[in-house]
Amino acid sequence: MPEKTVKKCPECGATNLKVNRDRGEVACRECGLVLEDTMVDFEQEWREFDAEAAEKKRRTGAPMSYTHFDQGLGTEVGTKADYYKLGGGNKNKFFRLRKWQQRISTAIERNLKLALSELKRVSSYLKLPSNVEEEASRMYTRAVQKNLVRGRSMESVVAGCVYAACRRQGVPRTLDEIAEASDVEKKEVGRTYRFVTRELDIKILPSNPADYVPRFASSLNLSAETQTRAVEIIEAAQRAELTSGRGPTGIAAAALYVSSLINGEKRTQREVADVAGVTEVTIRNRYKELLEELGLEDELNR
DNA sequence: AAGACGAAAGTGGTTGA
DNA sequence: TCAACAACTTTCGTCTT
Repeated sequence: MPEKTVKKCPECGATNLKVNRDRGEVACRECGLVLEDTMVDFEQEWREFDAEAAEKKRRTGAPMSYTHFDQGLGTEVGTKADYYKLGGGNKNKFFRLRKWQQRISTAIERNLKLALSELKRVSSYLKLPSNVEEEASRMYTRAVQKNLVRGRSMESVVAGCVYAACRRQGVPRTLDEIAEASDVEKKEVGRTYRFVTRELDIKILPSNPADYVPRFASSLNLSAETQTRAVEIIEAAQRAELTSGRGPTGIAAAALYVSSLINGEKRTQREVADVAGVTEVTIRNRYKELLEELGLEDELNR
């Protein structure tokens, strides 16, 4: 096993890292960021001489995943068969443990089961990549463990987790889209999103307008060149400090609008506004700033 | 007639006393 | 807890193509 050199989480600075050999990952215990997921151990560090040893040492099974309520690793306190192996004194203990197990199951796990299927529904509706779904599931699991769902609807917490996971994975969806997919009010999604990220101490970088470009562009049937141009415009705008404090969707929309004009694939302000979920007015304001500050007028008059 | 433009008032959320 | 505030929206009248 090669020594790992990573000692600190680049995301939150925590040194509290967890090596998970079964999944080949090094993950941060604080924020769940996976630092290293290509760690592969080709060696077999044990040998099996007989069936019993093999049983103990083999560690393969169904893949572990946070999208299952128990991470795919079910554990049950045994049933009748085990019961007969126990001596008298242990019988009470046995029942006590079973009872506990059932209580825990009914409370946390049932909630998780339900919530994670809701989460699956939402993320497939939004066609989210699996890494986002994974991360959202992980967040939700932590939220349940910290009792954050109490007093909030399960759906809204799921929605908040999905939104946060999207942001963290650089595939942002707008609050509107999440709200529509999860049937939770936009306001509520935003509120639980802020609550959950604060309570779980999850750091979210301000979303980059450029992350929205590919999706908006494809909704508008814009060419790859126009897309690239839009991203360049956004980068220039960021250098000119035109982006801070502004809604990222508005910036992305305006950049796309300008680049569609430059590349002769004109879309109306209304069309762009609709897919970006902003108004024409916002596009106009951003658009005006872009032209003034970046000197793009020359390119338009050609 | 449709699209672009801009002024003005309204909305929801953040911030700082 | 409240008021000030910035960003964004809604609405609407006017100009341009």
